Amino acid sequence: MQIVVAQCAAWYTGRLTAHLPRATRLLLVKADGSVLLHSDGGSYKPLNWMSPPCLRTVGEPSDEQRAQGVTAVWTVQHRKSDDRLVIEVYDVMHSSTHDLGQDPGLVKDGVEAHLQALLAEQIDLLGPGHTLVRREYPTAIGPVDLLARDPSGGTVAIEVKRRGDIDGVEQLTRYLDLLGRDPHLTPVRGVFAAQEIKRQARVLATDRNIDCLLLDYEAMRGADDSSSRLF
Amino acid sequence: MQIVVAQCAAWYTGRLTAHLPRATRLLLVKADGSVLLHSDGGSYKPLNWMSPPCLRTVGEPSDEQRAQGVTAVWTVQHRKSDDRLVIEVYDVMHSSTHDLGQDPGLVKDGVEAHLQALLAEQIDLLGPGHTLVRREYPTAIGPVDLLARDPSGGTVAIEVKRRGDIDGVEQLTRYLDLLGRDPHLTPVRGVFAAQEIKRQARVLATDRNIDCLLLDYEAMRGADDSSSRLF
DNA sequence: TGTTCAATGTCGCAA
DNA sequence: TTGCGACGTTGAACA
Repeated sequence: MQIVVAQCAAWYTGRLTAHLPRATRLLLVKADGSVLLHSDGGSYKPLNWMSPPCLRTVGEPSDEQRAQGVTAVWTVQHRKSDDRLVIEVYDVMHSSTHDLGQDPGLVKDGVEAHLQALLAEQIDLLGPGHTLVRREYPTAIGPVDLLARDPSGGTVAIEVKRRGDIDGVEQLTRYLDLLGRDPHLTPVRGVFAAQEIKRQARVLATDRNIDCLLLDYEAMRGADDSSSRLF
Repeated sequence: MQIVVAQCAAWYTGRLTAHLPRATRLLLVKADGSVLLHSDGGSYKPLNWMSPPCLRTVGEPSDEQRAQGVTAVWTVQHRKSDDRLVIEVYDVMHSSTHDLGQDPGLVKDGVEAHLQALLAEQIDLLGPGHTLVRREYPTAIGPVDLLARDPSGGTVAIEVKRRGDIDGVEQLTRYLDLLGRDPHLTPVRGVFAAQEIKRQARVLATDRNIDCLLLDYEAMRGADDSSSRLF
């Protein structure tokens, strides 16, 4: 990895056209040739970048560029598209190269799949007497997250999200339309289950007679004895 | 901006729980206190990070940590949530600090707003005899991108997307339901316009009698004489 | 390899 | 501040 701190200006052309005026920034060149331009603020997203696979070539400035103070011109060309990033490098305040080696990568815990698994195990959170039919119940337009039966023998289709948004309600509505036509399943009821449900999603769900179920991840995880610490 | 290359291990708790095993990485501390952990590959997304506003405190390792080779422990705590990133720093290969100053920021060109503006100017792409009523036509559930009249006096509601997905069709459907109730506008027809339309979106649109219009951005831009180069 | 869907998404705009 | 949609989204799972 090459680390450079320098004044620079950049031009990107590809999905869009964008320009970065001259300023002091951090330029990173990773081992795979990808390049990131970072400012001293903002979030983790660079001001500009080129994703791998790509090739960086370092060229000499033109006479005009040299007169402006440009010391090098980097051209970073994507290998599979015509995306291109051109960087004019001016005064270099720092430059160093380091061998970082392979990274073991991130270990995650606590995503939507886990919520779905926990609710499948604790299906009575829907109310006493519910039983699980199956997870990922297949339909023509995609799998329903959870399918259950309520105590009266009716079917319950459950959409599980970490954050319940209006899109999720639309999705569940399409499933309900479809499942409601199957005489083996009717009557079919919908439950929209999420750690957090947006106001508009709740309004839309209520309007469509879909129940909302707020999931407490920590509590569900605590109730689940098989869910021991991963690290 | 502080630039550190060092062996490190990290733990994140917040929306999820994640761990990064010991390895050599680039650690960036920006002026606002935010921290990025980058490996020597992948895309622009760091392996782990903390977004501003946050506070980084540098602490001494415990005896046990010191025995393992830890030279410092960084705790990065978000100011508004309980998101926290803890980093054990081992051998430091490089460390330097630089003042980058304020960044003038990115200048963009070519996004959805531009597509919408171009189609507004070239509304006869819908067919001869169409006239624009207005852009961002307001309704109770949000603004319709473009509203036009066709030669027979009927209304056309147009949803403009860069990439036409099923969500956009759902959105347009909601607008059409609403607009269709206004006697001043009926009959109302829908047009789904995008640079690229996904197969499923096209199927859904056709099923709902919504026309699809594929937009050629370069051609539209070429036809527009006011659209000179910005830089 | 291509498609679909979630994301510690992030970012920008408008109400 | 919050809501909402786009993004050069990125990333992972699955067909």
